[in-house]
Amino acid sequence: MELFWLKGYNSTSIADLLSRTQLNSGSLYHVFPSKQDVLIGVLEAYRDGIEEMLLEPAWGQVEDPIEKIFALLNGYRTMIVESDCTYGCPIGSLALELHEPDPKVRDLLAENFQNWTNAIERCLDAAGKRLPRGTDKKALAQFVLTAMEGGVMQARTHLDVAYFDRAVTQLREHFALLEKAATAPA
Amino acid sequence: MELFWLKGYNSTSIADLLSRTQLNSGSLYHVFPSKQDVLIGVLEAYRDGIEEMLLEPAWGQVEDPIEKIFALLNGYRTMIVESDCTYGCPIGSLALELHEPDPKVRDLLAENFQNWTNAIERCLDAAGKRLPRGTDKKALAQFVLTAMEGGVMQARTHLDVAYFDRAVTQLREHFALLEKAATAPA
DNA sequence: ACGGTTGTTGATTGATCGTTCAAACAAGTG
DNA sequence: CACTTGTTTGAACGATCAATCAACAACCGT
Repeated sequence: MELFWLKGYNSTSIADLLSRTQLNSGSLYHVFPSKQDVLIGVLEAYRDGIEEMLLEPAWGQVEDPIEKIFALLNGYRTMIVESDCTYGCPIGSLALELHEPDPKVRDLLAENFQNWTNAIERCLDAAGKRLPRGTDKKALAQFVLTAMEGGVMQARTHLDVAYFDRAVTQLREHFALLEKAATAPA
Repeated sequence: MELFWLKGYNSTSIADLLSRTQLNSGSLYHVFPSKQDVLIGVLEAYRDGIEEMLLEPAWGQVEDPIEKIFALLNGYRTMIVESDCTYGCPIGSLALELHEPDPKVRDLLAENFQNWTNAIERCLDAAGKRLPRGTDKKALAQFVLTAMEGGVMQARTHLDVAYFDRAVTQLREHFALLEKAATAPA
């Protein structure tokens, strides 16, 4: 039921959902009081399923904490390619699409982002002394999300993964500089 | 006529446009064959007006090419604050909102991004030797856009400019590292 | 067998959307 | 003044949307 939000967004009609789910309008409205509650349900499922749905698949055998970050980004790359550059992070798309979101919806979007950056931050913590002392790991984790979302956006607009790849390359460069700065501090 | 796309997005109804512009449906359709052509008109105006509308206001007295970049980002910051974190780059919002855009529309979005990154790239060129030799300036310019769009997205989702500020801070850190690497090469 | 609860059905509703068009109007031209 | 040309008007249309609801089926304990 969650996957339908990937291809379409909030403007996917109820009728679309019905045909996809083989349901009738009445049944759907028996479970969800309104269309927005469907969205809330999906966002909650996303929030609670990030570990199994997103992180574990991407991190299969990767051990190095910093490589985990780029393995996750590579997972997005795969989705971009497989969707012919149509893919957009569902959370990011919704965040920009809904201009006056219900507080509950906005909170859920924020929670989804938070979970994501928290996962990155854990990687950064695990990287320990490879990063310079005093590094703001929370800010850096958010910066990774920033790079991902911006890269996805540009790749989709130009219909060219290379835009995403360049964003990742730049981020790698940033990490390389950080790691170098960590070894040669003063 | 262009400003209406800032507060609303593509899902602003024709009726909204009519009441805002004091026009009648007939008059509008006399000028624009369809709603999409209105969008195209706005995107073209954006594309052609980036210099006067965006760059010049932000760059008033700033001379330093790298500071120009951050002056531009600070312009976005102002808009975020003034709109109570409701602001979203119109191009970015549209890029993620339109899932199956008309080729013409998509091209215009891409052109708008291109103009923006080209302007940044000119700053990077002007920065000359302050950046390490061999720096991919095109990729770096796109990375600045990436940071901006991602920062805007997160600020809006969390309703907190601090998320944008942190993205900018991280980008500054990146530039600082690059400048340091430029002076101490081998 | 039966009343009660729960879940399902799909036609229907009213609102809103983008778009159209015949008629009215304005402005020139000879 | 008549006539042509171009613009404006706003009611109306069909499509589609989210949401409703009376009727109906399936299951339960008793």
